[in-house]
Amino acid sequence: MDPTVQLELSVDRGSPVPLYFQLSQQLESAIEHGVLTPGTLLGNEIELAGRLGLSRPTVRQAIQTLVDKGLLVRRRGVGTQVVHSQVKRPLELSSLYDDLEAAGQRPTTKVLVNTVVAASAEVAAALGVAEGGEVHRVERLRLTHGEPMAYMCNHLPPGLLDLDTGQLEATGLYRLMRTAGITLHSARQTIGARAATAGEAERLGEQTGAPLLTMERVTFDDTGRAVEFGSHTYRPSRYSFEFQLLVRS
Amino acid sequence: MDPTVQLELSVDRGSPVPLYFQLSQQLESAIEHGVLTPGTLLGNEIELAGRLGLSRPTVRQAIQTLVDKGLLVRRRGVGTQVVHSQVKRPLELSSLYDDLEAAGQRPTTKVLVNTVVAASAEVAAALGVAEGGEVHRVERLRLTHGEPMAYMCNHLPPGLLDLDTGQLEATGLYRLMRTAGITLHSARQTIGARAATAGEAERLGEQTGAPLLTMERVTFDDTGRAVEFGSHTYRPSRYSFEFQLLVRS
DNA sequence: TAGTGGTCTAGACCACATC
DNA sequence: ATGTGGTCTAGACCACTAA
Repeated sequence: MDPTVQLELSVDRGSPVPLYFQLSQQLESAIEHGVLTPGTLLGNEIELAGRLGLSRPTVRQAIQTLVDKGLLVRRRGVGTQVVHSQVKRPLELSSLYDDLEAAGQRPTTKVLVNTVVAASAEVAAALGVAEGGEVHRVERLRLTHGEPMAYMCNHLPPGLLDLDTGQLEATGLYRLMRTAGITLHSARQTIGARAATAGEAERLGEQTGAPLLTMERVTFDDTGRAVEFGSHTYRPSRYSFEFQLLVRS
Repeated sequence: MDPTVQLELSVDRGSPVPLYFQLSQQLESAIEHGVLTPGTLLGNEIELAGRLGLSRPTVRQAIQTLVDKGLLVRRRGVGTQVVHSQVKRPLELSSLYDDLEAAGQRPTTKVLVNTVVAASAEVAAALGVAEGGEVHRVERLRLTHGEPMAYMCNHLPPGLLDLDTGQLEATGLYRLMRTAGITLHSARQTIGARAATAGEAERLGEQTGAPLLTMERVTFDDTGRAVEFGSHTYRPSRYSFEFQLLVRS
């Protein structure tokens, strides 16, 4: 029970890919493909290092990344073993567009508004710009199978990005930002619910007063600048937030 | 601009606390108390190691934990600097009770049901037990300032925990599990919205058809066992999910 | 060119779990 | 008593950034 498994592992020292990363990729793939089944012991680090011709710290670094992802558990005096549960993906700063595309939903986007406006107090506070200063405003409707699924209103600080309507319809805002060289770092997010106003109901094809799922998000880049403030509403019959959490230890 | 700061740091080699942890704690505290202001460069690792009498890997380990928490950013060729944005807390597997208590809300809990039932198909699938097998069922109402805020229905596998009604009302379910020696590891969570049924509306003091925020969660311990399946409804006027996300890099 | 973080090595001793 | 992971050292070379 819980046997140690001899796995075919190898590293390419000629590759520019870090050795620890090569190893962690191979282990992750083995876990994902069921070669390493839940409960399997990985074998001790020293032996693994010797077998691969690596040093122990390098092997530890590889294992640690998978522990951080929740795929492995280490126990002192016991060993390292594959976690039993079905880990899918830890929560990440996700793009609705990418999520839908990954789910095979073929999302389409209709840009309703793409303009520059004066920042309201709320927007100014979120983005850290002066109230009344210029900000980009984008309103979009996201549809799947021709049916509206989400209404998204985003504000961006000026001069950050060239917001082309065509590109906005062809891909997601996050991908556009990444392409523009913006390194996304973190986001503060609030998820709630409320009854649809008449305007919201009409946009989404719901009845006035129908329950809507709401999300507000401020996204920061790695210098700490606020790069986006989003205020979205979703039809709860068509969308819910689903994710995996890891206990921070 | 962005000056390197000389910080008073020291480690106690007699302490059982790991050196890298002592260092990361001191840095985190300095950041939190504003001694290290956003944008500050930390000074190179070699020099820092020398100043503290530590090796470079140890210093790197300390810094890395703060990078993982999103407090620091490393740039090759540039240095390590304090992130600008107001990081509050990364999303964690949180307990509603603890969240409310931390917010000074003085939550109270009313246990409506605490019994053993036969597992429905949905519960059986979530917990990985046989359909029709025995499971614990707990229904609770969470109130703040005497007003209902959430209705929580939880199912637990048998024999895991002694569910004392008094303890359930005095604290949260998660704290009870931790106290019982269960190591929480991860959870799969879905957040959505729907209109309140007549029963839900009455329990929460809302109108039938009013929007409710819903959350379903399956929690796993570190051996991969499902230890809890929760199905909760919240009054959106009184509760929303708020959290910080980090981009996984 | 100089300085930074990124990666890697080959050891060492310790704490903890299991037998 | 043995074996595991946890921590730590004192170096090394490389890749990238900025001046």
